[in-house]
Amino acid sequence: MDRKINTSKQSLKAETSFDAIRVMVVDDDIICLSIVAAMLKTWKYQVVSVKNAEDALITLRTRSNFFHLVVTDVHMPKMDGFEFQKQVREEFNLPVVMMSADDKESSILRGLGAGAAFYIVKPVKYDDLKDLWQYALSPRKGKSVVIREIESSVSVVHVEMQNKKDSKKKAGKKVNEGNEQEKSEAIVPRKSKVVWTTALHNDFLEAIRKIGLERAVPKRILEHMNEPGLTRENVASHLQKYRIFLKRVTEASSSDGSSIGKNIIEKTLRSSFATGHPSLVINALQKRMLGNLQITPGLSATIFSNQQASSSNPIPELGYGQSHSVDNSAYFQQPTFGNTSALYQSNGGGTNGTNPKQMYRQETQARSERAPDTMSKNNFPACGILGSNDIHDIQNMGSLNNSSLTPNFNCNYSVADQMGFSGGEVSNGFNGSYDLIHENTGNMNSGYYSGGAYSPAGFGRTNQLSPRFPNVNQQENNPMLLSQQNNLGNGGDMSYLFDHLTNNTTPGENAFHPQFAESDLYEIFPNQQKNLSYNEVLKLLTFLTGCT
DNA sequence: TCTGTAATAT
DNA sequence: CATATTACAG
Repeated sequence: MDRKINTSKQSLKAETSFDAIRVMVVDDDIICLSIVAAMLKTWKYQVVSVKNAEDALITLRTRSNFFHLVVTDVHMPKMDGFEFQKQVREEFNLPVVMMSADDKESSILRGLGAGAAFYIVKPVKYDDLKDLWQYALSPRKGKSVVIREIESSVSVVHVEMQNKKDSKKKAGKKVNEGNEQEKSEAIVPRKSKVVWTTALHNDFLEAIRKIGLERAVPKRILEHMNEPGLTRENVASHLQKYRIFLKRVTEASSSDGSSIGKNIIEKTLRSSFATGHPSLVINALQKRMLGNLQITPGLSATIFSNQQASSSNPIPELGYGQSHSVDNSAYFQQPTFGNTSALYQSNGGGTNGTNPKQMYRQETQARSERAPDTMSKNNFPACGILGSNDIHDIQNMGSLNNSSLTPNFNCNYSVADQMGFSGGEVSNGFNGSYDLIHENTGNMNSGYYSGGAYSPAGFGRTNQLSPRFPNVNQQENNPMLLSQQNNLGNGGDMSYLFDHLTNNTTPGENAFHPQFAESDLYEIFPNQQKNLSYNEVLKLLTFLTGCT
């Protein structure tokens, strides 16, 4: 189907070793996992095997820019391939190849329709994997892929947009663009679209936190973000969006409990800024329950604390998901790996680049090499660990009301929260042991991670995260996540919470309880006896969305 | 030159 | 349609 043989590609590939292509294989069936991994290895891919989707996500978060492609089984116990694929796409924008014994056309179409780059019917045949690199690298339709090596065997993929869309109806203005484009087919830039992945957005927020919201202007944010290839315009755009988001939340908060308010909240929650990050909700709830939140009833106060970046410095945060409809791999772009970068304005910021976040571009621009500066950043850029007392400061969002708005709520959050980074208690679903089959040896390597310490085979140990809510529980046995308990299907955690909220038409007292069972709360907050009232939840959501 | 905002484009 | 890019005024 999708495998049009492109000879030029083939030859290119032949010259290019796959060892630069890092593939994650996910399958609950160890046998299958081993086999596929072995096959891939034979094809010279770099392979990391993971036994289940949950651990796979953990690993991806740990090494967000490490993998080029994910290959996953469809039928898996907890999180199936579809859900996993969706998550991977939204969070990492990585192409996902699905494998399944299910050869029904409907299933295949579902997989591809859901955004899978390719669908392999099991049993996986050796040759099936040979050309996997194409999916790893190419955003398929209408684009050509050029692989070029760069020092240190890191291959960089250059994706050139060849699709000259025939006509733009009303576009009229720019005449000379076409010329430019044709002229400089090789390297030169076309405007590419930055995809604000979770990771990138986290950096954005982290930058704002460091700078302080009032001072957070595009240029400064950009400098702090230290992202190769990112332009001030990109940041400005994102900032604009972010402010609008905050504004919405403010509005929502002012219409406390009314149906209108709920609508706004709904909209806000569904915006990409608040999409799909489980622990986000949980954490907020935790905070709330722990009494950390100080939300004034009228929501007239607050903002971020702009304190030192102590380990517990909170930051406003939001779950940030992708959006955009996706037609399979067409949507996936090659991340800028390693020390590549494409930076127009290299002026202000120092170089960086060892660890580009997941920033994808629709098309690649010229990429120059960049001196990797010390591994100043790791993969958990914004992991301010929240203690239980981080929420305090109230300050004005000066720059925010530059126009009209004066958001006011407590914003305290760690970016990491939403990522499930927070370690044990929050990322419960991810906690546990994992097994990796290291591709080189074929051996199983087992490990254990908890509380954020995680050292997958094949990588060095990654960051250590201290527990976020020390007083909640540090035990090994973490409480079940609400989301788990309730088997949130495709709706996602946000929708879960949201549904509970919106289904509740009685703003009064404890109307919220029925939807939000006490037992649930106890699970999350073993030490809490309190329940959330509807209004509290509203405020919480306000906080949540505003800060997260 | 930069920022914030609105208009466009995808 | 949501979001990214571009244009533009201050």
